[in-house]
Amino acid sequence: MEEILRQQIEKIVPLTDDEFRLVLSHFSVGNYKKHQYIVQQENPVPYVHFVVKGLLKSFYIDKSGKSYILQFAMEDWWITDNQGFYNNQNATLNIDCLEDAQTYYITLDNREKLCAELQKMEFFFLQKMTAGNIALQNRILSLMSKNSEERYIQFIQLYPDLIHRIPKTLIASYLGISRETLSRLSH
Amino acid sequence: MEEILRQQIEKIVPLTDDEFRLVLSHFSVGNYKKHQYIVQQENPVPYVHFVVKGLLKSFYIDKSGKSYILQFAMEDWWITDNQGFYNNQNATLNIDCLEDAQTYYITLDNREKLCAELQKMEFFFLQKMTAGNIALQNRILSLMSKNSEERYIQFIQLYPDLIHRIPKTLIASYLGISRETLSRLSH
DNA sequence: GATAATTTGTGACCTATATCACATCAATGC
DNA sequence: GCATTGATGTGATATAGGTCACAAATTATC
Repeated sequence: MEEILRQQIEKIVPLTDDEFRLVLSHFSVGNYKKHQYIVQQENPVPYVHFVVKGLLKSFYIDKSGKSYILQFAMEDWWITDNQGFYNNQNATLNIDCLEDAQTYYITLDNREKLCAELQKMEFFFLQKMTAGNIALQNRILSLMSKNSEERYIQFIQLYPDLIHRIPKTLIASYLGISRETLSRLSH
Repeated sequence: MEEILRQQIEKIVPLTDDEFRLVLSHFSVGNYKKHQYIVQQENPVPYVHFVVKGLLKSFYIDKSGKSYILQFAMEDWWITDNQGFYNNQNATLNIDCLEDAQTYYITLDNREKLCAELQKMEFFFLQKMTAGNIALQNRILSLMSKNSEERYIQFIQLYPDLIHRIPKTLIASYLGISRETLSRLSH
């Protein structure tokens, strides 16, 4: 399990065994059941999670009760409510498990300590955040410039693994279309 | 002019005069005319720009020729094509000036050198990137959960300064709606 | 200051997608 | 193994917003 985290980091910065032990010592391990919430709207957001097993989603619920999926996270992905976590605010998002899951999670304090002790980790987080930015910008352009079918096709190309693990209903919610419309596309 | 950059950085990390001189030595100054392109689709993206004067926009043009505005940038904002700049790829976006503009710009190499020489600048860039992520996620949720009118009202609240500097046509393009629809909302 | 270019408003019409309503089928929990 | 809950498909209908077309008003440019 640790290996997934190590490989994820080493894709960007090489680590000695000692360094990786140091990294690991700042994380904790969490086990969660399908349907379990790990972040809830209006509550604090103490951790970022690195998923080593399972599948989660983050989503926003508007006043009328409709929900919109911001992100899925499976093995080798990071997930949290950024706004809550980085600004020490209460969550505007929910995160729950679509499958039983295991994560390595870290507090903001520990992340800062880790970066202070091991400079290259700050570079790692910066690289990750940058890649995240690029992905989000592309998603915005996709929402603005593509129709439902094009967005669905793009989703399949980007995340072929997810298609078989996630009900269409949720994919629709991620793409910003109704489940009926997605159903009518599906062939 | 330098002061704008210094204040921008010092909102996040304090700097001595010497440190700021070091920072500044890694930037160059650019002056651009209204309508001038500083990044063009299919071309390299050598710089990130920090705007000290004027107003720019970044936008994507799809195959059918329609254009979609990803970002405006006025004084105290950063702008580039992230994908091109950070991955050393050719631009997928265009950036041009809506008004005569002046920027401090920096290459990726210089940014990395600067971070190596002055650790706290890496923290600064990480904070900026994080704030950017949060803003982008909110924009995605806004595109998915709000209708045209709600998005327009939100834009006015978020960027009251921009309303008077930017034609409605362009605001429509930023919001992902047609200029006619925005016109019909406007009162 | 005249000419050109851009921006804005508005009508008529069209279409992609949402919504509502059922029916079926699959999965999950006790 | 039965009962509940969730997933999917599909028809009928409604609607927000797009597109096209033109005119008026405003702003740039030489």
